[in-house]
Amino acid sequence: MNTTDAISPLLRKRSGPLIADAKSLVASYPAVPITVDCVIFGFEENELKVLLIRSDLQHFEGKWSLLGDILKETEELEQAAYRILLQRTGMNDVFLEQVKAFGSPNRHPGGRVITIAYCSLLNIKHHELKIYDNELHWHNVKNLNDMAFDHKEVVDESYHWLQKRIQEHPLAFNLLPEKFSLRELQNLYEVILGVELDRRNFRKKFFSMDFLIDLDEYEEDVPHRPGKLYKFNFEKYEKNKKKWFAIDF
Amino acid sequence: MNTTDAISPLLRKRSGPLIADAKSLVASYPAVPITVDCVIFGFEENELKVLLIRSDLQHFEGKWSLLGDILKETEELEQAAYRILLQRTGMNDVFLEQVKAFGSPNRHPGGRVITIAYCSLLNIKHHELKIYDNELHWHNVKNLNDMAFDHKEVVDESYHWLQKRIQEHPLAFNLLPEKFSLRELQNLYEVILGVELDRRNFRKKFFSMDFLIDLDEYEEDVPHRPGKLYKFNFEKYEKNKKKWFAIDF
DNA sequence: TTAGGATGTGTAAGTTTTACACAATATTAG
DNA sequence: CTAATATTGTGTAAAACTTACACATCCTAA
Repeated sequence: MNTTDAISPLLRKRSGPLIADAKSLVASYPAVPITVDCVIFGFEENELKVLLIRSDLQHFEGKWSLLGDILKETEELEQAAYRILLQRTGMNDVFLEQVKAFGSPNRHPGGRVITIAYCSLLNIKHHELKIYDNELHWHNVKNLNDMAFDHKEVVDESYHWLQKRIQEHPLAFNLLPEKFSLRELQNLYEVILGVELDRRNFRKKFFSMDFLIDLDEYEEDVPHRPGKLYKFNFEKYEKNKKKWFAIDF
Repeated sequence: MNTTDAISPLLRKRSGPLIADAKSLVASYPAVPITVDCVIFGFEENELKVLLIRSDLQHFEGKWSLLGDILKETEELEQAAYRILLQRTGMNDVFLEQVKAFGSPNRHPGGRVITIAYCSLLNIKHHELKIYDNELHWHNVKNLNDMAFDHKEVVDESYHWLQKRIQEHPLAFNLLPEKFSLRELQNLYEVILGVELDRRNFRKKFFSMDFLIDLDEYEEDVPHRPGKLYKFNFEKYEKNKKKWFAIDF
């Protein structure tokens, strides 16, 4: 095979002089609609949930879909993700990170649309939904099936991303009230990682990391011996960030 | 703020009936040209390099840029990455993985272009470049500055991605000849991770992982005592993949 | 023959991880 | 008010892993 022959015409131009008119060049490129989808994981009553709406395409009638929208012309990708979340849910105090782009040519029934997935993790109780359009609701991650588009795949990859992420960054603290018990913290790791952890070892680990502030207060209204309450020491964490490259249960 | 008012017109449609004509919907979306850029890291003579070409835009005259091209209409993202690599370099036996999408509105001087970066790691000696258009060459990762577009940022993020990746997957074996010495393997980890490792501990670690096959052969033509040669046991690795979730030096 | 340079190897100390059980404290039901 | 139940809080020993470290071996080249 003569590989030189295969070079794209767009790139071939280089054999001539440099391209002066970048604008015309870009204008000549084929273009694809871009959406940004938000995969918002939430924790409530010991279950990991994800925020979904009902698809508005007849083609996917009745199926669930992620919160997404078209990227605006002059918008940063990340900015679009925050906008979408705000518009759909009313939330504005959530930290989003890019997971990856999904671009199979046939993932959208209306023609090619590439989507870029952003992910977050939050405490459902502390982030009240203010908008319920399109049946917006929290859906248990375990019971997902048959979503619209390739959204099942997007959720699965995001979940996997999250599991790794939570072992390197104290994302989990976003999920808890400011004051929390160690049991709550442990539940959270168990649910997200899908494993059971030893209580004593879990405590040992977190105390040794030294990011918990003992509040000398106790849970109330629990039907058993109340646990001690702690809060997360964000300042200390920021200073010692480097060490956090592995939680490893 | 009345957040309901802020919902995008495209999404508002849902308050009516389901959308039957997905094609018209997608056709009505604004679209953005998409490129795929390949960040190909190569290892040679104890240095980590990255494959670059000279930018063909006057706007970036003289600056280096990644190997990229426009995404074709019906092409998978990943497929585009493989195509670009083949067309630019003649290589076809390289494993590529997506790093992330870069989409700042002004990253391209000709208008908005979103790029999706794919990354790989290979052995320069074993992947001869067959095409040298646009001054294609291997560039030391340490001496990068002032690249075209946001390609410096793309390379930096890809490098960071690679450093994490190599600790979880035996990517590094792609960089070595089929038969390699432990010194070669160690150099490679040292260069990519940017640290010095203890020879005895390094050996212990790799032997304990049990993915090296002792070939009972020795290096030749080295100006010192020759080291033993090994090869990587890919089958065994595939079977025990799960355990590989941390190399951790 | 020797000097130089890189390979190959073991062990002890320190650290981290794992497994495991019982007393203390609150609530609830009787 | 007592007993039953549920959950918190705590320590230790064994095992696994990580780290630091030095010397004899083997080959080349002078």
